[in-house]
Amino acid sequence: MSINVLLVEDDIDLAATVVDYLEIEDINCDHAANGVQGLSLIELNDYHVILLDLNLPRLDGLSVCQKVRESSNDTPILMLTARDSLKDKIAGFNVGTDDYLVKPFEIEELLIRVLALSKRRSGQVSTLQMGELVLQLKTHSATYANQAVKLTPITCKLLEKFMREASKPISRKDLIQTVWGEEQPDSNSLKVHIHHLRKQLEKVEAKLSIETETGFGFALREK
Amino acid sequence: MSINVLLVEDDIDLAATVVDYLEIEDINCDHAANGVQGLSLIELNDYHVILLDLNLPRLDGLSVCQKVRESSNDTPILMLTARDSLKDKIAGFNVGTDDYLVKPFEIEELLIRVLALSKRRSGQVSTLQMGELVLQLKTHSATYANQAVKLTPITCKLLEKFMREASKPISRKDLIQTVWGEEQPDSNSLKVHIHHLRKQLEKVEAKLSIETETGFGFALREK
DNA sequence: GTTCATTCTTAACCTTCACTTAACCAACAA
DNA sequence: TTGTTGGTTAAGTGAAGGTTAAGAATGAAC
Repeated sequence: MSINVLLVEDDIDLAATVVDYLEIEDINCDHAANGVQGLSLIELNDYHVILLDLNLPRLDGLSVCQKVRESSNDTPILMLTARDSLKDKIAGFNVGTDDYLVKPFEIEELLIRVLALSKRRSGQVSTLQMGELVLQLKTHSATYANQAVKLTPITCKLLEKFMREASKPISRKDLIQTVWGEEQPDSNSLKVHIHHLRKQLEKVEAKLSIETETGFGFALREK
Repeated sequence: MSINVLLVEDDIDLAATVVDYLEIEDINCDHAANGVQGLSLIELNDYHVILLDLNLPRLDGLSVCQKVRESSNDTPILMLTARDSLKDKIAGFNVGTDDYLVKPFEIEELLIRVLALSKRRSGQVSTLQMGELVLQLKTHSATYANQAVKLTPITCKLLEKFMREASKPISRKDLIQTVWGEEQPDSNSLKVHIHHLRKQLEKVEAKLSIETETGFGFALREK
């Protein structure tokens, strides 16, 4: 299976060079010339790696990256930047960049980074399964024994975390971290969402339930 | 919680510089001067990131990396290399490197890469073991011969202390200190919790028991 | 812009559970 | 006997967790 990447870059000449070079290496490379177009392509397709210029018309790279992560898409992102300041790089990593490259870069350099990043998430699965419960990551939808399980963005993130840790207890702190990241709500939001998720599992009479580990957190287990 | 990294590097001057700089940033940095020593430290401790020189006495960086991955340890590894050839880098990524840096590098550069890699770190498991009893620290859960042992926050702390001291007697004072810290309860709480923990060990018919050292404290021992 | 639906946060209230406490036993030594 | 040390049990309390509903925020449809 060949690698599929997206390049978001407004310099048309540079873009053409990159696209051509990657094609030679049997890497398919789509191209978007601005941030907005980039985002819609990312929503539409499933890329292995996203190459993102920092300075973009319409929507800058950092914002694009932020929006991608907000939609709980964890495709590896390689930031391309003309600047070389520590501040920019740290800002990049804070919004969820995986790596960066300072322009002008050697095209071979780009190649190995793309190869490395595409491998990193190669263990990526688009569906998670536990008994009869199936979570489709791409479409944010879940089914139990072929009945739909209704998920909101937050309950979906929770369910994903639970299924990735399969039966293991997860601390409240971890759960809050995976749902909200840094900006955490002040109050008892988590327990409300856990409650919603439990309700949905009950509704389909799932043989799975979210058990409480008092004083620690929760675990999704077979009954 | 501060970051804990290991630097495997034979150039003592460089090593000292790196260690000092990282300490300033509140990152604890252990140092090994050759590959063999590096490997044993990796086995012994739980690092967030490993910084690995490519040219090392006794066992080169690539081999160290390979061995680490073979022992299914997925700590992020940052390769430090004097060479800049595409071949070396690809070789690095093939044996499981996560990133690399070409010498001479800016120390700030190293810092942001360490920060980025430490974030990426996947759920490392730290477990304590004694006979068939296994305590999973991250999930606050224990099993004996694969049966779950039910733990409350306090019995979990007690069990952790007992297993860390493996068979050694621990004074009441020590136990109370590890569970409650400064604000200690007035009464006989400790013996109640010890009792609960004993009950749980009995329930799974563990070949371990908490023995009383009269006038001193307790010890967890094989029967 | 307004309206509507959906989702998230917040807060109030209720329930459950772990922890503390204290009382009572058992073993043993003085 | 009595005092000391440790073990067992159970009740009460407070904190942690569960439930519900109202209102704020968001975003799509018009």
